Amino acid sequence: MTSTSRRGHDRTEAIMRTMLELGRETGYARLSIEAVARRAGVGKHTVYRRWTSKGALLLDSLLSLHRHDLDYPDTGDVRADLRAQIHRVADLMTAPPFGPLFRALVAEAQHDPDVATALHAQFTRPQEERTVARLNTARDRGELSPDFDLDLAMAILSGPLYFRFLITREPLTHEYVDQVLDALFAGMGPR
Amino acid sequence: MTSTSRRGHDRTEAIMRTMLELGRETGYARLSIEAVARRAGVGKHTVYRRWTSKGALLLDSLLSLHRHDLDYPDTGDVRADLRAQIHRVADLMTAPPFGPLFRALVAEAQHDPDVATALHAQFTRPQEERTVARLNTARDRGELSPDFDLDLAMAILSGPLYFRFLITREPLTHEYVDQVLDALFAGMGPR
DNA sequence: TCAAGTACGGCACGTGCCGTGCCGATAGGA
DNA sequence: TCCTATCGGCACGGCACGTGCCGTACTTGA
Repeated sequence: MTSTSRRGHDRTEAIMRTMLELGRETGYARLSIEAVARRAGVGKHTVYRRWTSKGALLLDSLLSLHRHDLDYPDTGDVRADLRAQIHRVADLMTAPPFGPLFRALVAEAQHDPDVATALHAQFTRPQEERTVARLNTARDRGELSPDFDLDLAMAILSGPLYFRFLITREPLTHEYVDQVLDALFAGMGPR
Repeated sequence: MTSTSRRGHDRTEAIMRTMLELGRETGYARLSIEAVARRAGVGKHTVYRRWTSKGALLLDSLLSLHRHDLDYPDTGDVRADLRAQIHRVADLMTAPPFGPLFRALVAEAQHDPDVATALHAQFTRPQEERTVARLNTARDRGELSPDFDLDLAMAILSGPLYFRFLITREPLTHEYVDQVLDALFAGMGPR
């Protein structure tokens, strides 16, 4: 009927669902493809036929979680829009199962170039582009300094978030996000 | 003679050296403790007796590389001192074998709490503290806004660096570091 | 509707590494 | 010199890898 058969689609869904389940229970590091296949009641080939690595399966399972769009609001106030958007991202990265799963995926990407490429293309870059686009709109309206590099602004917003998430492992509070935003807009030089 | 015997010390050194060698050749992901022991001409117990995990060995081997201190200069100009210091860190993170090894270690820390704790205690936190201490000195001298949170400033300096290093994987150029510094000091608001 | 083709679950295989136990050899300190 | 901790070497059971094969179930198109 559909381009991919009903049965095939069901298998794909079942495997990704099992991946998420088992991830929560066992911990995302100690997962084996073998265990996922066993739990899902599926042959190992059925997994290997669809994904080339554990990381690829991890990424797809992750993406299947947040089908709700992460498009920016545009209320006319950049700062408020950025704030609302980054709060949403911080909440997403905090809450299980997304948080721990995402952490594991970033780790996986560090030693698997294919996963790194896919993660960047399907998650990180779109997010970056939405941020830069919203900033661009704001600059056109005169809300921002005209000579400020918007890619850099994006990095200054994202960087400290990832830094907390991956390095210091402190909670990604709204307060922290607000501090970063304030600093970015206010600057640090002497008054 | 010493608290740890001569022989023991030699073994420790040999294992860490082999870890670094094999890391460069084989890739830091595909390393096995078994292979390290074999190459080093050492029994597996001799490794396991010293380190509880591959990540712990990775960390120690890494730390043995940069015994040169990373203390900040203090020329009286914070901005210049930060610039010089972060350039050094960026260079360190870029060049093999430190760069790829460090990447692998951060990945390891994402799913091994012990490694995460040790990495933070022995590498990340000291680096943070040195930065904050240097900023603190500068603030006392009136070089910085008195109400700016220095931990936040540190995060805004480190975050974008890690973001590039781990997420976008673009090169950590001096130019990029300078941009971040400029932005932090100048701010982004309309003129 | 039915034949051809494909995807499937189950099973087994060889390989590599894990972490541990046991051995006899070795070397350093009392 | 002797005593003891550490050593290298070897072997083990266990697990997961990725692949092959077999017989079955489903899908598709003539």
